[in-house]
Amino acid sequence: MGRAPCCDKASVKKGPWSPEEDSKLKLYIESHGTGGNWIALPQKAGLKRCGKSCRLRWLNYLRPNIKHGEFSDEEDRIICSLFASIGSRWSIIAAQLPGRTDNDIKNYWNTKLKKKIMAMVNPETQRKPHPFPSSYQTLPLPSQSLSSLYKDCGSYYNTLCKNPAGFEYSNISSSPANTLNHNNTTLTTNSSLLFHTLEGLVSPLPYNPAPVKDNFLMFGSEASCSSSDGSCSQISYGREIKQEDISGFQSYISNGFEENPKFMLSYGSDNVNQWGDNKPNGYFGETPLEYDLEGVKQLISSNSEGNNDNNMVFDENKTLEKVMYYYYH
DNA sequence: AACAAAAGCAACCGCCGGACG
DNA sequence: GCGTCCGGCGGTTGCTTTTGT
Repeated sequence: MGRAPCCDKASVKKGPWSPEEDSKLKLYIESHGTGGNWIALPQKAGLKRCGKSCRLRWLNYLRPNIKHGEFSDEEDRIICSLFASIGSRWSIIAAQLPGRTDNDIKNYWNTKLKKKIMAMVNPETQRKPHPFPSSYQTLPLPSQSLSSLYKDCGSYYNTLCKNPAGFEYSNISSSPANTLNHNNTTLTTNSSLLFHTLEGLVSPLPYNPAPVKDNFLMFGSEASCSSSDGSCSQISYGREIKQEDISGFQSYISNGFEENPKFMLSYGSDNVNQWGDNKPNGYFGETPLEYDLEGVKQLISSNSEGNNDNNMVFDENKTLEKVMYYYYH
């Protein structure tokens, strides 16, 4: 048996709000407040609406100081940077942009900003050029060759980033996002690196290189993953890890980084909190297993047997939602 | 001018987690 | 400890507007 609905859907009005409804809701909240109970509010305000609908209407449209209209380049930059750091946590991103709502930012990202980034990464997919944030315009376009992506990423590391991991720290003291903070420090990306990160994040391109600090490289799909001790903050996009990820990663390592890398393989459950279960060594998730490159390849091939799409499989459900590779010294 | 396709955006849905009894 | 309620959130839907042919 499912959860009881929050309101009687038959007697509740749906769809766009009329100006009369807006003014009723606004007047009521301005004079009485929300009363800490959105469910009871519509009846008190004389509205035939679901409480959730009232809340959404107020938060996204009626409350004071809501900013509508074009997003500035600076707002673009903040959204991109935070998306690269924390993924689609729109409420946290919205908290960094006064006057903007999570819904606004989400819509903006899905309809415009993502396409801007895509156009930068892969301009041939666009029929016409798009205006980009000015901060991005001088950056060279990354290679379109998938096999060289990691190499490119490595060269970006070497030439454009301030430290080998490609990240720098900046203070965002007002950030309410505790998960992002580490001693009042918030992980932010170098914008040139962001390109590559976002390529993996937002595009259908197969690679998802997501460099994080301390020379970790992570793949996988845990969009919520970020360690509370700041040892790792990751972004990623839900998909399975494919063999080409590993070969790409291998190329990246051999061309842009160090020889004889080692990996730590970890896979977790659907319980996001498990990823926050920090280990004494600073890693998190299930107890990591150590592999060299050959070991990783063997693991892939063994797990690919009987699996037509060559994806790694670790469980009976043929899903690999929470797998990550760590590259470390 | 008419139509179709694409883009934009407000609103809905359903899941999750915290608060509380 | 358990169940229920409610707010918050992210993903998705579907209507409206804009753009292209």
